[in-house]
Amino acid sequence: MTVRTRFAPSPTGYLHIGGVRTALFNWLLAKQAGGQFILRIDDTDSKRNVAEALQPILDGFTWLGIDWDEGPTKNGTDSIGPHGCYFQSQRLEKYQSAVTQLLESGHAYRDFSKPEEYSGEREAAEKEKRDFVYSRTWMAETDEQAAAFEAEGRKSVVRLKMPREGKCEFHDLVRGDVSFEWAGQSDTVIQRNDGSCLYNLATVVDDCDFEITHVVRAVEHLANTPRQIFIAQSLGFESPQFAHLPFVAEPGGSKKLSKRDIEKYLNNKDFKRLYKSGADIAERIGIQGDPKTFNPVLADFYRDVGFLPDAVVNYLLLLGWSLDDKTEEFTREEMIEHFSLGRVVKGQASFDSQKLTAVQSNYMNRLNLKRKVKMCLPFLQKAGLIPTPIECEQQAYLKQIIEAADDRICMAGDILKFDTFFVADEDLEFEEKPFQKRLVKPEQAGFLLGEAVKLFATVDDWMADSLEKDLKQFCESQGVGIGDIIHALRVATTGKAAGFGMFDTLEVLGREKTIARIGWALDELSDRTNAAT
RNA sequence: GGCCCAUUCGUCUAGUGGCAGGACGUCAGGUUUUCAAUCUGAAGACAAGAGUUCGAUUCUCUUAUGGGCUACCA
Repeated sequence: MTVRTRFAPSPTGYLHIGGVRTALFNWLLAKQAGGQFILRIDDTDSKRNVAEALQPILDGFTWLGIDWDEGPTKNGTDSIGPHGCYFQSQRLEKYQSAVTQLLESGHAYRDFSKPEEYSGEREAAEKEKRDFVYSRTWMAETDEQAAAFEAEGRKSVVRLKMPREGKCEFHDLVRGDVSFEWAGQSDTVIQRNDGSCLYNLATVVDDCDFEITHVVRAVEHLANTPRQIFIAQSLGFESPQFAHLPFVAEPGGSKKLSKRDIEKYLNNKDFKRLYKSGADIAERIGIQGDPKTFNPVLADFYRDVGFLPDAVVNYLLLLGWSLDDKTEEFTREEMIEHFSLGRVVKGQASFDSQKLTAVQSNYMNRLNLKRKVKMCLPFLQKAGLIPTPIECEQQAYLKQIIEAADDRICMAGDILKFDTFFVADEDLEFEEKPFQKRLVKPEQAGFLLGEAVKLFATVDDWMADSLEKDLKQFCESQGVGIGDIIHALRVATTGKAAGFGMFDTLEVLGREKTIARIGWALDELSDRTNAAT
């Protein structure tokens, strides 16, 4: 049997990180078995522009390397695959004929209750603390009954006529044997008065039609499973195997991670930090950083700030699944080889941005220089710090910077922290506090920098190693510690208090820029001291 | 309210009828020109109660807590 799994997003305009994990598990299961992973678009309820709202989702999966064998085309305007159309909105006849079949076989009925009548019964049951079972007072099973209700001006929906005896038992690939009393299952509406069909019906019809063998989805659907099994049985379909995954919980909490509560998550220190570093990058490259549309709950966020898709996927794999007591890192091939539903945990797993960042950092550090450069370059170009296309000379310069920055670049957008290397010497801005602390306050800073310029002008070899030697010698001759000059030098040449190694910095900048920048810094310094006196 | 599900360090997890292991994070110390990084070390968990048992984190029951469904949402 070919394994066929599916993920069924609604076109909402964004790809939720919890959804990505569900899709990933489906994808892994299919890949492992040499089967197919299908994308089905649940757009029955959609009033918005589907193509537009679908695109970010398709782009997200494409970026993550979670490819689908059947489903919409990459631009979302058409379908590709042997089952025709993978958009629910265009499969309405299929649902209609299923409804007709269920009505004819007596597994569903037309219900003429008014909404308040139905909910009245439910509330009464709740008040009496008993299980709610619909009285079926307004059920019409014959045309005469229906006509009589219609004469009263009532409108009908189609409800499932659920069994009221026995149990629904099924085996869940994650949770083991599960059982529900049939009597506890309400007569779910499957078709509205306007003819549109509802989720429970549509999903069963589609899963059968697309020959889905494994339905892997979040646990909130566990309680829907009995009615879906009932629909499948009534229609004469074989039910797929079910696997219900624990949901991804909010940072530091146990509630389901939701896009809506983003404001609340921003109270979480770690989540906020990740958002903040992302938003800083976004601002520099002209992306709207509004937390409503740009935040770490959405897959886009990670692409936009320069995460590696492999890192995101690796982190998500470990959220609710593990291979053993040690293995943390998996290539795609290893994931596909080792994944199993049996090792999915049952409890919810909360989203931890620190761990995700740590995984990303490891992946980034292992990247070779060439790939790092390739990842970082677009950020500098979008920020207007490097022209497109890049000149050869600048390519080499960038390479040097990234090499010197070493593991200080966690996400590719972090390269913007080193923007100081890309501005013209005369435009270099000195951060106020460090300038005060390292240049204004220490009395000899100006003098030492002036002497250093003389030194720099004459050294033979402009390489980090020899610069270090030269500068240490210089300090000795001046009778000062290296710390006395290095801080001032850093602020003078980069404008900032922190950066990568001082001698690497000098080497990267080169003699000319180093001397020029110190010159500008000394100018600034004397301006201030003059103003003060 | 009813039904169903879950619960191991702060977080993600491993594991077993007999010493609870790893990762991220945290803390302390070393190294260091800043920031990182790195090295060494430390702290840190079986939700509670009862039962079965020589022995229970592990099996059973009860409670608590969290969550889901109970929609003319998906």
